[in-house]
Amino acid sequence: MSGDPLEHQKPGSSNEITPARRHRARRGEGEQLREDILEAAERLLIETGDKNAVSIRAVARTVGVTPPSIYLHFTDKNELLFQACQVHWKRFDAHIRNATKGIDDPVERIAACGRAYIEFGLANPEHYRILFMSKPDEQPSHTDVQQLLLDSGFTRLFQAISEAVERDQIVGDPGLIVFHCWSVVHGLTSLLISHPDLPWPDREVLTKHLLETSMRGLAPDRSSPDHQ
Amino acid sequence: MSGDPLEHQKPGSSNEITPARRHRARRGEGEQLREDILEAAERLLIETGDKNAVSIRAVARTVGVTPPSIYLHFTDKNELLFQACQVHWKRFDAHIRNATKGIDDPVERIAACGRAYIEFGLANPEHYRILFMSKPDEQPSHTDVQQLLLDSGFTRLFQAISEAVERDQIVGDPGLIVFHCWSVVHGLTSLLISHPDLPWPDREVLTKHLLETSMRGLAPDRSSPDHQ
DNA sequence: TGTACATCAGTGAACGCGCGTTCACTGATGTAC
DNA sequence: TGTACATCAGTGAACGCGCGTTCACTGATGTAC
Repeated sequence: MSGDPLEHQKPGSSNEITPARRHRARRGEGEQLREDILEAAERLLIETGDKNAVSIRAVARTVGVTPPSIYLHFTDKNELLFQACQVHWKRFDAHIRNATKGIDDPVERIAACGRAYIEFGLANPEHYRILFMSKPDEQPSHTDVQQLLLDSGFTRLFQAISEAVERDQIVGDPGLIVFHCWSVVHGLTSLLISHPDLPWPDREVLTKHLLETSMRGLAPDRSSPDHQ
Repeated sequence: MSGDPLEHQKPGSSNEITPARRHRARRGEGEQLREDILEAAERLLIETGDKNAVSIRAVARTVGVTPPSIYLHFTDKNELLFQACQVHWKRFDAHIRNATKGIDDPVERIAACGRAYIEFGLANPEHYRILFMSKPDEQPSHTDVQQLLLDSGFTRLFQAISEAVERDQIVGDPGLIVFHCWSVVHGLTSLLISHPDLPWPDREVLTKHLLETSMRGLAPDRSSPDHQ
């Protein structure tokens, strides 16, 4: 608050995150701040684990800049949050792509997709909360979020399912099954995030059970005459 | 804000909910306010659909009383919210008990449980959010919430599953299966609540598919020699 | 090489808001004598 | 039946907080002449 750049950080202020010591950007390098703001939003999210902690003022504090500076790069708070979300979507998508890469068997690919999904969600619970558990009206720019959702791992999953159906490895309408599968993995992920202290069975064992049993339910009836 | 009791409600104040015209309780009838406060919290939750709208001040406004009056009956905001939650738990439990009452076949009871669960969640999305989708540290009195959870429909589900396993209608560890089943119904419910505008398949069809396929996955292997 | 000037990258102070909570109080109502 | 008094059911004003956003500004830096 004092103009003296050498003054130390005020001690109080509870939730304070290491404040940056910032030098004014040189001319033409103003865009650097934009990156720093997004990175700060990310840090706040992870370190406090609280979406409400990501306020304009807190982000500014973290970057080491005054609140009005944020408005040089984002029109308002919603836009800032949305931009921050986009970063996560890309990571989420990349993680799933990575986990399914090179798997030819579509059923195995579906399972790998599920495992990667749960893994990523539990590793980044706050991000997961924002992406999948927020209220519709807290999701900035409704349609954009939908687009992101449908563009990413969802599509990859849908393709694997369609392929598995074509090969008669599973039966049913892919348009139904994709929402079914999503429900299953989302259910486990989000319950573990919201109620971590319940007497859960071993996480690995439960995940395995969930995925295997689900695929079993989707498999063709082995006792039916046209099988085998 | 004016002391004149005949003054009309101020027009502005955006989210205002019909304010009560309250008469001071007679001596010995002070407990009535407690009920009214809980009811007001309920109304705010439902009518605004926003948990943050349930502030001490908003509740007081709705009841038609000043904020300090709340403290005559609840020690702080957390306690108020928790008490309000308890009301919902009872309803949730009653709904499930009602839906499964008189069903002898345990597998059918499990499915009925699932249907009732999804039904109740979607009919009371804000309550569902609080009960099952809040952050652990926003759940007032951690252990109490856990207790409520385990006391209610969860136990009913567990019993049905154990019974089905004993009768060889489904296979596996009931302690695993109960979390599996919960994940499945919670997944669908919470996704529909968080992302209502996605291109969802017909809700009835999807629910049916989800429940039937899940039970199918849990059923004994029909091609195995010790069956039939 | 020197200087006026435009532009860029921010700052500092303030706005009005709603929040949870505390404090000293008030006024109606029932009760003891 | 009358009156002093304790108690109950609240009120009114204030505390300090953090928030999003706006506004007029400043000072360093590059550029045109």
